[in-house]
Amino acid sequence: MSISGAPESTSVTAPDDFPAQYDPAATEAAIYERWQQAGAFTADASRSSRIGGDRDPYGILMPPPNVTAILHVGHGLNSTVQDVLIRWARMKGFEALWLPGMDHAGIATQNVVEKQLAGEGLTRNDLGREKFVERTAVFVKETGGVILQQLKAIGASADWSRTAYTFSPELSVSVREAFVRLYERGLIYRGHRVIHWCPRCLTSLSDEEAEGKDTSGALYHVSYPLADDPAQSITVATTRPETMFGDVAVAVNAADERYQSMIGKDVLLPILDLRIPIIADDYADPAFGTGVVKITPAHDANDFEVGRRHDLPMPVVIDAHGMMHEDADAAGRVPQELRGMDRFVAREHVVKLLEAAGRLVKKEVHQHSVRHCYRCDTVVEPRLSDQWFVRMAPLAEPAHEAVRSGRVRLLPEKHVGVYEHWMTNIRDWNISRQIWWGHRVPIWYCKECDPPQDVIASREDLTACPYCGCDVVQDEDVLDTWFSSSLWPMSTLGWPNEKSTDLRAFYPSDVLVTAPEILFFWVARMIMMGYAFMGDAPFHSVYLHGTARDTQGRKMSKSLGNGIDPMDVVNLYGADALRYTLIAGMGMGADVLLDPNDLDKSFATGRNFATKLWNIGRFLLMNVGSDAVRPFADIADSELNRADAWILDKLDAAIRECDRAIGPVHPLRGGVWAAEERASGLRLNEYADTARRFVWNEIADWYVEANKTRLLTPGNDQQVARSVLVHVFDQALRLLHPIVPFITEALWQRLPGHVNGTFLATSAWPVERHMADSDHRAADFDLIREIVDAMRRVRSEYALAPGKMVDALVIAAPPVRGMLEQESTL
RNA sequence: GGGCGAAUAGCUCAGUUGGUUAGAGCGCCUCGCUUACACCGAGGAUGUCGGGGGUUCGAGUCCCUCUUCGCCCACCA
Repeated sequence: MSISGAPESTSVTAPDDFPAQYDPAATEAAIYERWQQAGAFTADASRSSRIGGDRDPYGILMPPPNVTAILHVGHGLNSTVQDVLIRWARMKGFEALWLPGMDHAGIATQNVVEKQLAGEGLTRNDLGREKFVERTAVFVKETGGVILQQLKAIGASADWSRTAYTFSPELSVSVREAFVRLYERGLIYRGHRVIHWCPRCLTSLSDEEAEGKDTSGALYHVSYPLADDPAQSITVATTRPETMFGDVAVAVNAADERYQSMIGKDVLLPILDLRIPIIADDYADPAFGTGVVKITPAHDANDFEVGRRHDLPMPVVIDAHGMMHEDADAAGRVPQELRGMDRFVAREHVVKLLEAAGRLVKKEVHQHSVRHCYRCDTVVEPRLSDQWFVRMAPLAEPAHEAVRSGRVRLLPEKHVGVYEHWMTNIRDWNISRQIWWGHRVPIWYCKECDPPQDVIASREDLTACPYCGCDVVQDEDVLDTWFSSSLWPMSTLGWPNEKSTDLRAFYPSDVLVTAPEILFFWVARMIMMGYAFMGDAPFHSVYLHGTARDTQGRKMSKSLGNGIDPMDVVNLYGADALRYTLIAGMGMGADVLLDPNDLDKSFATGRNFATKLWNIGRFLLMNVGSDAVRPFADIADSELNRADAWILDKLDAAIRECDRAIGPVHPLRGGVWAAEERASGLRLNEYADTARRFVWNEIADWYVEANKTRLLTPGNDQQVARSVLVHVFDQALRLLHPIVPFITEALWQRLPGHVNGTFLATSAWPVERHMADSDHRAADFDLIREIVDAMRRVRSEYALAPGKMVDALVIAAPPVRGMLEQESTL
């Protein structure tokens, strides 16, 4: 796709150039280009009322797509929602900033480049760290950011002059600053514990990045004989027999009468015949399995805790690649024949060995959740290692309170409970990754100094120890991509420079629009960091939209091949058709179902609507012409006829309902959402529906029809009709512009009296006009509509040919007869 | 194992605080190429609002229960 490669012939202002058929391909790119040239989307910080300007700011921060991403319907949905809101706010007179950007996406991007390397028969180790990072940076620079170009094609009115990147020099400064400050506050620490490890990506993962998947596995019951009385045994239940070489104890619950007498005795670890103790620990649940659990501290997070409590050794028997290997502590525990074997292959072997030894009591089917890497789907391995953690409880507290108090609202509200549960049970966040693509942990180690001076967190790169002057080495790890994402609302505005104009003008922003999947990955952490560094939440509303799914309800995805390429839709029907369809089909938080095999049907709603709009425009131009009409403001109330009064009344209603559906912009009082307004607004489907009804069922079906004769009859009334029609259509285009920006702009610029160089995108949102209460003309027109409806029904019932005239006037009462005579075109 | 949500027209879904004959888009049927539009217009059919019970003058809307789906969380090995 190409924005700039649009046909040059497009001239959207020439009134005589009005094709019978709307041609989005020939229109959209050119319009976008002109918006950009006019700086229509560039926010002016100096106009923000927060720093003395004349407009209240309104901000949306784009969830930064991965730098390697290409647009899919999910992005389309997400961006369209944001664009509707920002365009609405812009027209409402706010200094609107939609700040776009990209995420360097540590693991994901590294995986892409490693795959490339693999194609060349290389690994990242062949290149070495420096070369690998260089190569990745070049790759990102050359091919990254495609998605941002694609967003322009769907009309995204972001402020591209502020495009940010989580790995830019500027944002790297804020990442380092945040790390060091948290470290200095004691909120970042290094911990030695069992974490989630991806044996394919070769890095640790946070709890959120290790996704649980329900799996049908097996629970093996293995009997461990008592060391001093082999006739007796105790049976453990395990899902992972291959880890048994790392067993250092078996645990029972002290309250479990079955095993009380055995506590303190030893058992022999099968196959190895190693003595290990039977210990008592509450972790053992008498109700599960046999009530006896083997303790493998190096390969299970819970066992690790038990091991710590009982001061047990922690031999490692599986290596970083998920192969059977051992460290020095294991001292020959892994049998020779199993060494170097994949953990799952080893499992089968171990089971056979146990069977052969007569120690396998039974194997039962077991449903449980197994953690997988969210980037490559490999089964995650619990692994004992040193990692950097963020202490979350202190950070969570204000973030939790923010939602409870209404400073931040989550929509739809069903997510509030999930959020609170997570916040209440929050666990420390592992932020170090053993990959190369990302922000290096800003920690240096000095071999000469004693703790705590041997570990130095620094804002500047260090070459020598600040305490003793000797050499220091930097930590090898990089930070979780989501660490930099959590700073996005501040870092993109210039933090930590607190004098930054953007930061003062636009922090906090207003609405965050994203998918519920990343509520914890990202949203919750942004709120925490907002409080930690800015003392306030980064936004007041979180709009969590649904997912694009196929007709079978499956999430659209590349791997399933059931996706829809938004670019295909743009090329076939135009961006407006895509946008309108998505918005109209999306209830609050509801998924949008589309048929990837029938785009024509899936996007008929939007395409048909765009065509209708276009044709109303054509009617207007053909009947009114392109010369300026009498200014609507100069039309006296007394000059209006019933239809005019009626449509103006409907316009007021449409404005009111649209505003009500989208708004309110802010909490009405004190920056905090009152309970009764928490669920208000952001109903974009209602907005789309209202605007559509006004244009199609009110302007087109009735007002235009009622005006046909008037517009052909010279005289003052014709001038009034022209003026009102142009006014009403102009207002309708404004109401619709946030949803369907291209076609409305194209039509608006063709309206009689359009001033060259002005854009609908930057013009004002309609305000209600209010007819006098005593004005009955609108109600009269409604009466006429009802009569016409009734007549049509009767005609249809009696199967009267359309051309056949019926003298309805004969049966009508005199006052109505008069009105009907005047509305003869209906 | 907890928590949450959903079940409304053939399909996809709206129905904010309980109140007049339950709506939209797509699809379907009949008629119509009337000089903006057949990607259209006019008319029409289709719902015991998942089952059962309850509160109320009145419930798709509140309460209980059952059924079927879906999502999130979780150290029961």
